[in-house]
Amino acid sequence: MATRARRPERREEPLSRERIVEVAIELLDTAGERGLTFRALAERLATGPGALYWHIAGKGELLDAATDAVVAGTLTAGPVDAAPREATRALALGVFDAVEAHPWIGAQFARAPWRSPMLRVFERLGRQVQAIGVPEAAQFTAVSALLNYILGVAGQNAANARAHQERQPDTDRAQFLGAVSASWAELDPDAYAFTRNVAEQLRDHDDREEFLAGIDFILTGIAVRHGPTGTALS
Amino acid sequence: MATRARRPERREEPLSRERIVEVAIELLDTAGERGLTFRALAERLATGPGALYWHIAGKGELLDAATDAVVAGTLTAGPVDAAPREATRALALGVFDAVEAHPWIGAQFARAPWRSPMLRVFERLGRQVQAIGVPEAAQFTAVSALLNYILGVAGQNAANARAHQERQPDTDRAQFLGAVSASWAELDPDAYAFTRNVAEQLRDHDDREEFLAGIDFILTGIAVRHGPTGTALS
DNA sequence: ACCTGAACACCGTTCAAGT
DNA sequence: ACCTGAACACCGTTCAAGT
Repeated sequence: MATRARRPERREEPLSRERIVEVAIELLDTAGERGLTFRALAERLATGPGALYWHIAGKGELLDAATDAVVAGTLTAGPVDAAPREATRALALGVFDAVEAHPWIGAQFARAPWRSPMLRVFERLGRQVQAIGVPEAAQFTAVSALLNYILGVAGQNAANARAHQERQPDTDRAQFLGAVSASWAELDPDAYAFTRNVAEQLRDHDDREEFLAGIDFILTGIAVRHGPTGTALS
Repeated sequence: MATRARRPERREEPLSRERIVEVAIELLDTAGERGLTFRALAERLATGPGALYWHIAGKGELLDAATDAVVAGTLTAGPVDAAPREATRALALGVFDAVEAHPWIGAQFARAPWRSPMLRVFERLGRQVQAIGVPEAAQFTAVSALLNYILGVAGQNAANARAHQERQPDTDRAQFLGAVSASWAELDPDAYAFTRNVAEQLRDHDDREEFLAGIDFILTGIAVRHGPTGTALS
């Protein structure tokens, strides 16, 4: 029941692919994935839905372009001369933070295979893995592991953000986690003994730290299997 | 342009939640996520769309129930008395194979947070992590890393299956990978030096082995950080 | 070349009416 | 209690007609 009170401002600049993508991102950020429709987009751009198709092939391409714009924007930053392990962490955190700021890119990321936004991250990760000294034959495997993990977390965070938004929009994050934690504590003690046991850890956990711990597990595993000796615990 | 020639068979058994979910799974497997509509479902069940709402709250619940039925079915199998590391690999492979057989659960998995299907996997992973000897305070982190990685691969495989199905349905997997690999080889040499470099590795890689390698990285990382001494390379 | 907006072919969901 | 199917409120997309 969101109010539709936003009036179509008079258009001073001409319609363009860039402008459409820009407004699409605004719409996705404020109204969520379900809020992005060609009609809403057209209204904000003071035109009809058909006009958009002159610049963009369809909704899929629009989502791709919006995701790519956000991801490209976040990957420009980052420490340039850090040690490869630190640089990998920074890179991964950049994606993590982008998903937190724009939950919809998490879902889109997980949905589109080998498309432009993902390739950007793949390339950056690859350079760090090379710098770590992973032999060439194992580089694809190492980068895939890192990327798949990052995508998994991204998708999960997006899903959580959506659930939080749709089901308990007036609670804060701590309350939301508390509710999930409480529901775990009520699970069947035989079938879900472990889950009940860690319900408290869920309540107190820090998403970012948890995410980085996973990155460290993978980097450590890569180092043990493929790195120069002595780097496993670095 | 799929033919709709399937006639509604006379219904001998009464409508039930189980029957609806069963037909929904058939529809998802044969026609993909876009093929699951309440109208198509009602036609196959020889009724009207409204009837389904007596048994299922809506489309979200239907997708949840379908995913849960498939996941629950695959988790029953698996070696009972294997070493924890082997059991974890078997468990992970079970999810991997389920996603390969039913690509749509990959997307659904990644979309639904902390719902029943995911909790089943979480619990199973948790028991293995306990058996490995990870201290209690680190168990949630360890299981989260494994689960997020599995979800990432699942989502990615689902996305790839959909892209393969929608864009080159008459090519086999090797041809599809070859096409992606070839497109990588044409990327800008400066911006995508690494990606170009591993294009050949993409062409020849084995999804299952790649997946297991990632599981091993994480398990190794967990062992190095939290396991009893000497288990890192086991 | 670019825009307009009505129209088309769908959706998920509801609900009065039936049995 | 359970089913029916027309109707409602939307979608993405197309396209004849305009400028």
